[in-house]
Amino acid sequence: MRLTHALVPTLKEAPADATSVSHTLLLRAGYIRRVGAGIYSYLPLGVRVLRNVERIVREEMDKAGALEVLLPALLPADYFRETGRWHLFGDNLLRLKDRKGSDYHLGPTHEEIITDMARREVHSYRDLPKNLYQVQTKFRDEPRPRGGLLRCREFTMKDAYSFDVDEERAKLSYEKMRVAYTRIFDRMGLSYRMVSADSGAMGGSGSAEFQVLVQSGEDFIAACGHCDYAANLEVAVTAEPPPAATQNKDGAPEKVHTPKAGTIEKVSAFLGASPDVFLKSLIYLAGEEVVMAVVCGNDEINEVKLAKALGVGEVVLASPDDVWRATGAKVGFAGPVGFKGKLLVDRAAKALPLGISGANETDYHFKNVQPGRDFEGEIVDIRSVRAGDPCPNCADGKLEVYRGIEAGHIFLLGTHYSEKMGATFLDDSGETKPVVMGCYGIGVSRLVATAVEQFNDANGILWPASLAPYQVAIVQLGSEPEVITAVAEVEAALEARGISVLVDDREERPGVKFKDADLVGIPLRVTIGKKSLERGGVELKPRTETDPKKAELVAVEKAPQTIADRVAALAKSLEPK
RNA sequence: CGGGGCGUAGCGCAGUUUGGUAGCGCGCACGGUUCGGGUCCGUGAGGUCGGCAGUUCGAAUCUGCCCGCCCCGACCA
Repeated sequence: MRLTHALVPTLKEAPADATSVSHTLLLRAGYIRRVGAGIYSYLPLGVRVLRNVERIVREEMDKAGALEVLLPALLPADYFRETGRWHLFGDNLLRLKDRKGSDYHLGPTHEEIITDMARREVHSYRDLPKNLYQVQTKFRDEPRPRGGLLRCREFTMKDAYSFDVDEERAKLSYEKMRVAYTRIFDRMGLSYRMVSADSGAMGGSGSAEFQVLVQSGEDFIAACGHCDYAANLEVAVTAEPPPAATQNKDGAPEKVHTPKAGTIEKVSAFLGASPDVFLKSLIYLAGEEVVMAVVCGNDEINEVKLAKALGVGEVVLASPDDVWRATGAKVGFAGPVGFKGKLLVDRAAKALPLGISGANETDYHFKNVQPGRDFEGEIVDIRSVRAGDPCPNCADGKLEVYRGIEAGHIFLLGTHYSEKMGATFLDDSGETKPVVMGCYGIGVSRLVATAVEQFNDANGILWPASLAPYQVAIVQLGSEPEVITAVAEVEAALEARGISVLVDDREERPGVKFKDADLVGIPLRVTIGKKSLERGGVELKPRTETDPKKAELVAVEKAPQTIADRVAALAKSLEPK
């Protein structure tokens, strides 16, 4: 492809609304353009990268025995009504009405529709197992789209659904997908971890996220540096803390006046005490019930864990009014001593010998508060793990905390959908049973942005070879006949070998061409100009090499083979183990 | 949905406080110049100042309503 015939509108300046690296670079390098909030068009380069992601995903899904289908994006409301998700999804569902006033929506995910396919077409254990997948545009009315392609309202997703005769076989299907997913992420060269995650409202028996490790990620994950333990911070746990060092049987809490000191920071400064001896006490609403959750002053309450400990779907931090009603004090002076409602105490806070807490009286705190002596509560794990915490899985490991972007998620669903929708089969003894399901998602368009988040430098994108829109970029410098001839020769020879080439044949100054080549990020750059030819050929430089002097000089006649070898080597480096 | 900010040429911005009929840089077109890391000079095209209504002799500027976008938070099978 010649740049003079292509559409690669690069920008010197980033549009003001771009914040994330991938958003900025994909806009500047001419891959995408914004159409609305969370809605993007793909320019020719963007489509080529998207197709590369799709190709890798399809190849690995096919290899794993999954069958590609295509379900509609426009859906009648009936299916989601069957499972209750017409209401559960709330405002995230993009709803519409047809001319007759019937309810429709655009599909945010397709468990119902695929389960409908299963109940129509699968009747016998002989039809199982099956794994059906699709690559399709999904729609979610995100309350806050952000980060360009990272969180969109319209996006491309690969979703797969497995159907098995029982839990045990379903786990085999799940395991196959796990392997396929590792191959997919390996082939894109991404650094990622598979982490255990909150299965949320899906109610499944297991789930794992594939988190790409980048500093700009929205998610936090904790991973052991010693073993393979890794979990989303929402569910990450640490080893049991040692029991309390001293048990001071005597003494009693001592009330101290702490005027206007409603934060741990202020009280600790006021009393000259370290925050880690504080009993941080927060009031939550779990449905109708008011509860107090107590953790160490340095710890953060993990609301997912708290909700689980309480057996509710979610907890909400109480309003100042609720806090006043529950404790009789302003926010900042709540404490477990004398609290009459339900009390949950983190096991690390329980281990504190003597702590400082609010006195449930505005402007007062208690010193010398001892868990177990001065208050009783349910002992639970409700704190978020921190970097340096001991690994729950191995003796020597310490947990590190990373940021990640969720690029894939696999679930064991069980019979949640099949039972609600009557997707059953007859087993080998003639008994009717619900099919056991799993579902497996990959954010295809999100991966385009995620790859840029991981592979970029100050000058632009550095695509992994498997995703690059073209395999080779030829920068033509000057328009002397011998230059034009050499460019055409190399271009034709590479294309004859099946290598995709983008030739910058514009009448631009060299600096402009080099800048754009770096921005666009094609992994191999071939520079051909009068000077290179005088020196004996063409210059070959990987995008990862930032020093132009380190380019390799190759004779024109040898260039196609040498370049083809380099392309092959780059591809090989991304082969999964 | 709560809090904050923004909307002026394709992009980045100034002008709004104090009302007088719109400007800069990049990009684009043309001419010249330059030519291995975003040359330099000149000429030119390009704007319903987000929309509607109002105040006024006169509105990008003041008032009201609406729309859109971004950020923080809540939310995110």
